Amino acid sequence: MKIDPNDPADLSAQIATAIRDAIMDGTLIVDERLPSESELAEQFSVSRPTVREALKRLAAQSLIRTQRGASGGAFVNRLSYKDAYTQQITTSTLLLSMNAVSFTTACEARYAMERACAPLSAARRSADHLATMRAEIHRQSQPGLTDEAFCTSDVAFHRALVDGAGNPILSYQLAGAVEAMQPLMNIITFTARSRETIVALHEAIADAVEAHDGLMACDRLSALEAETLALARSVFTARGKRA
Amino acid sequence: MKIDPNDPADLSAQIATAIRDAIMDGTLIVDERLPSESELAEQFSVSRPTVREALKRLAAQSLIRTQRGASGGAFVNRLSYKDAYTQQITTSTLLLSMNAVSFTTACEARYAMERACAPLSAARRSADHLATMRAEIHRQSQPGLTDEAFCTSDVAFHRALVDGAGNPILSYQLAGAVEAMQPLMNIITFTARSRETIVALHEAIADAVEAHDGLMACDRLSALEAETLALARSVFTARGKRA
DNA sequence: TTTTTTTATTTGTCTGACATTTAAAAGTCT
DNA sequence: AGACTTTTAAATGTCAGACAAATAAAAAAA
Repeated sequence: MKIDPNDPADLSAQIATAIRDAIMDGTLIVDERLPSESELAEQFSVSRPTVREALKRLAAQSLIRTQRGASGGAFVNRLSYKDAYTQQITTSTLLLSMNAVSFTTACEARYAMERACAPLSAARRSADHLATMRAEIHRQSQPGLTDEAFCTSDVAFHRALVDGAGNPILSYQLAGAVEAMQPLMNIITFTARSRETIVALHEAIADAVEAHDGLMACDRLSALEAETLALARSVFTARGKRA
Repeated sequence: MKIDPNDPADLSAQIATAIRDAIMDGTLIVDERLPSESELAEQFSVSRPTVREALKRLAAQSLIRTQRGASGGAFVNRLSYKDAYTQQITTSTLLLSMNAVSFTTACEARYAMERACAPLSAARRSADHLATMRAEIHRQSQPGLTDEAFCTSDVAFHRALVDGAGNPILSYQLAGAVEAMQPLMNIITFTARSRETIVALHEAIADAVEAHDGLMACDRLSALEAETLALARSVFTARGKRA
């Protein structure tokens, strides 16, 4: 397939890169079987453990799947939306948690992208999506809800809004922006008063989407963004931290 | 650290998951050193190669980095924007290429997200970003340019537009949407006439951004989206394929 | 023909060893 | 004492060979 220079550094990484490139440029097709580990070892002139480490790297990115037994082996994996979602969320979450991203910046990015979805969602949303949004609003009105459960429902509400656009690529992209925010949101304690405001805005958004009014949905998302920011600011200043 | 059940399936995956969870929930801090491979092997009651396979999985996601020599080992890695970009682009590209996503859907998602950036970029763009946009427009006007080089410049132009918003989270998210489209765009042959139209729209967008007019930038992005779609449709129908 | 058994192939794992890198400790010289 | 050199120990990177477990295909038996 490809050859590695005898640079003595990280053979398994080089092999993984070679195979990844072959997958990405179409040399290796979905569901195609890779040579067995022994054969790969021979081709690349390395040992089997080295090949295995390379394959595990690819498996970690869902690029291949392996199957034991006769006529088993490693197969090029079709990257499913579900796998892509998962990776997207993991990466986004770590990026936010490890890089001192301000709440303001993360919030801005998230609502900007949601506003990108809103007009499409208002135009196309199914009754199903609307029902989900209403159901989550109802849940958020329950008095006994913990902050964490409130945030989870919030995520579900926004997911429904985004999915209403009926564009799986948008849903995939937004998954990272919306879900990765949850740990940050969980830090905030939602008072009864602030919940009331947020739920009211959620209702306003759902109304706009129901009425197929994309512009109004955008406006109300902006209002929700402002509300969220103000809330975060008050919480952070109360604790003496920066937003 | 954590324990694996004696389910005899994929020990290395279980170990990788255990360590990944420890990183994501904060048990393991950035730059913290993991126990040595031998120690991990003992802790999890597996052999060193199995531990190594687990570590390679994590390394593939840039969650850890390894260093040889005395006081070397595996360290929790701070996920840099660069690494996150790369992963985002890889995942997005594969998702598009492996799942028969229509050009229409991908295009819609990309331009929707770019419109999300446009108002912010119009408000905040630096002279630098504007200069990059103008430079790429100039490059795109060169007659001898190959289709591929034209597409590359197109990506650079849109990257500058997105980066102008000054929000690294948005830039990271958009990287996937914009760059992953390139292989799809490369399929299209740009005639002299179509290039002229696109470059004119790029200029119009740059003008709007220079004038700090976000709404106009959005409108012109929409026009560019319509143009791109029309162009793709004509190319695909000429070849008897669906868009 | 159908069912069962065997067999071969392939991944998953283990053991043990050696090579290479690297920082710190030990030693040596001025 | 201080600066330089050498040694040493610890860690990852790699290799070789082996066995276990799963699995599908081939062979055998009913």
